[in-house]
Amino acid sequence: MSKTARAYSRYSRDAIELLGGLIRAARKERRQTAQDLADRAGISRGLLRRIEKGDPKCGIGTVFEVAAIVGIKLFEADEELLYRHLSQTKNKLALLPKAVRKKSHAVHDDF
Amino acid sequence: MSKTARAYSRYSRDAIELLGGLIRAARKERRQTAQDLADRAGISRGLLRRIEKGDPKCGIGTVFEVAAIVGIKLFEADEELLYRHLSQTKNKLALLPKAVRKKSHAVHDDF
DNA sequence: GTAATATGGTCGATATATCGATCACATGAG
DNA sequence: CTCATGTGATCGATATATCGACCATATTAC
Repeated sequence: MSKTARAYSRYSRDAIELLGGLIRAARKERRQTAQDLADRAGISRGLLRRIEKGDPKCGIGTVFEVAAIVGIKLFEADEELLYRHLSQTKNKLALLPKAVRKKSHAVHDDF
Repeated sequence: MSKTARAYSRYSRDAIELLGGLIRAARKERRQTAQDLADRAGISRGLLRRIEKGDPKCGIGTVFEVAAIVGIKLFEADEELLYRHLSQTKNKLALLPKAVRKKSHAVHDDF
């Protein structure tokens, strides 16, 4: 009985499940065996199974890695775009305040 | 001495780092404190820091959850699209072979 | 059909992620 | 300037993810 089994929003759960499903579909289209893909990713078959099933407790690094191996790009189809976006984000962060101070009350959520 | 520190491709590392940066930027734009966001996500401030930094060893569930909280949608801007995509993927999986076998002869992969 | 093998699942052992407390420092509000 | 506070960082304790071996079943090639 741990305190709380962590709760995830429906959106997160579905997004992860979708990603897992895409991976599985991509793997099968490539006629690749679970063991083979797991080996390439440097993980166990059991872990790959959890990833394809959409288990939220898998490391994001392994999930992204497996996705990349079967050709699923999360952000951009084109790597150059990703890199550009990455540096843009870094620039943006440089401009934003380094520390955020409390407003008197709750955050005004959004537009 | 563990065997191998797991290796990640450049693409995966950058994609994760980008996601972390986006989260951090979004949080600051909302003028939200790290502690506050961590509380909302039900995680520690330390873990949030790792997420924003792009540490590949964070649970994909927590990362997606935090992203969702600050308004970053991974797949679709619209949730309905996500759900549709999800069921499409499930259908597709139903059609694909349930087990993948190796061909005995050389594969013509290609064209 | 039969034989080969891919998959789904479980279980202990072990590695590792996560927490909570704590500190020093930077930063922004007044 | 001054002071409250947000941030970066470390550390030991604990929870948990991951592995590897194994079994039963399903599925495909022949």
